[in-house]
Amino acid sequence: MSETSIRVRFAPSPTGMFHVGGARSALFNWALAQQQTDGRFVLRIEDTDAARNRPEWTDGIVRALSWLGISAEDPHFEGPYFQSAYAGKHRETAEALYEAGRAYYCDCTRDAVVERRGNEFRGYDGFCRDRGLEPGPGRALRFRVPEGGPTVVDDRIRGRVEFDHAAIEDFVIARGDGSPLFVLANVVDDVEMGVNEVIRGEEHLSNTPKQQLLWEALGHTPPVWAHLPVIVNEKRQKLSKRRDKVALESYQEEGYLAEAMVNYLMLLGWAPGDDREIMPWAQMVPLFDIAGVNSSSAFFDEKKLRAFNGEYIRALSAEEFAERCRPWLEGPDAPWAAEDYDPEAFRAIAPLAQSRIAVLSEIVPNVDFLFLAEPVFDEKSWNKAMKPGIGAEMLTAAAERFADEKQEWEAEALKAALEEIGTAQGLKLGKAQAPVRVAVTGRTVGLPLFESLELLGRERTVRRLRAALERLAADGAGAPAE
RNA sequence: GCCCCCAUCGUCUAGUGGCCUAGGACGCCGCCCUUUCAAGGCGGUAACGCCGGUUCGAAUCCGGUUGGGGGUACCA
Repeated sequence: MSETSIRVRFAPSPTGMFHVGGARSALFNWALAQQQTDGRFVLRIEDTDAARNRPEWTDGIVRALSWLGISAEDPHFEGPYFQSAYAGKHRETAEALYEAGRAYYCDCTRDAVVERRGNEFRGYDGFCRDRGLEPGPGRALRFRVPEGGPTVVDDRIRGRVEFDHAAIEDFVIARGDGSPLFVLANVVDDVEMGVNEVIRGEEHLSNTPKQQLLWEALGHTPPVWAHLPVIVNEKRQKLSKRRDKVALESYQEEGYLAEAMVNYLMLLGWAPGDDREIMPWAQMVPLFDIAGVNSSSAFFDEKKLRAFNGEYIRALSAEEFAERCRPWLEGPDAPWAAEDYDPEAFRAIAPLAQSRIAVLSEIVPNVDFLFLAEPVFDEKSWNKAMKPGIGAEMLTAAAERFADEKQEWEAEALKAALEEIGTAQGLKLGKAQAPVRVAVTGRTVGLPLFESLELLGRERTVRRLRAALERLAADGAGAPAE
């Protein structure tokens, strides 16, 4: 058996988005290439449209793949190649097909075809098949689909798929201006690059017989095909850039780890066989089997992705976790001033946050109270915690106790102190800590309180307790007592 | 309309004629742990679309049906 030479193609896009479906295709291809010592993963940028030819768009593709672990650092990676560089070969091939009688020129407009066919468009009618038109401006080149028999596509995921030639119109392979179409350029490039395996989305299944016909007309053996089921949204429709969150970059920005994304994507349509799901890439590669991929469409379930991401985050070492959080803490989007950020304090509190966040960006609301001059008050939290008879009483007692230099400033001691204050008010610790938590961090939920206070320090803690008390007094002045 | 694909818990899947009283994971619910929230532990909820065959036996094979989806460009 020959070595796998698979090709992955991406069209550059002005939005710069890299679709998660494309990511999954790339990953499946990558796994297959890595399975074999000389397996090639050929990246081709399909930029035939002059309008699509912008280097920065290509960078986005390369960067996205690289994030997933697919890059030239690995010897299986080849490219990127640019389709536009092969335009000459495409035209040559188109002409050769015409010379050989496998294609003919056609000057029909779509309207003319529709008119001939009575009402609506149902494919080209073969009007120019035998008119013997010479090449000329405005004349498209159509492939002459053989009359008899079906073309059988042997798909590694779906098995035999038959397409009757009667149902395949004589498709255009070069435009009136001579420029080649995707269907032709693709085949020519694949022949040129020695591609013998093509794994792509199901949306390409219907033009596969056309491409296979082209391969044969060119005197080559078609590659082995595999058409992946589409990835769908909750409404079971193909993920669309307009409606759905499909950009790999947006997941990256939210703080999904590449490892988790890769793991999740690999499991969309495929399973290792045992009951394991969380599995590093290196272990998946030898197990991956394209024939074992499910043929039905798969829903992209962000909830499950989140769960995977949480697992991966928790598996990180403390140092690694802190390191991975840096972009959200030290980047331009951090809500505090750079000089107020204290990496030392973050390192101390990070382990407490690690099991509490599922995506990295969530680190910010968990630790912002440490770096902001004032906590960000969540109104609901405030109203819930500052109930009459609890709020002011707890805050007053805590402020007084904490301000006392005799109060040891250490988590355990602070806990004991607050517990004592709570008991005096007839409150369990769970209730007693709430007003303090909200006064200091702004929210009812968050990191363990006493460690947080220890890190915040006596001065800032007491100041916040008093500030909350003042606000309470101001709010309560006009409010009816219950 | 025409061509093609698909069909197991809400979701991702295991399952390739008996091991299935259908397994795992996410989600959801409950309990435990607990300073809030997580994490963790324990338990629970929930599926073979339908109708016919084939067979001693069908989630697994065949036909039909219904329902989804993809494609139908001088786009890629």
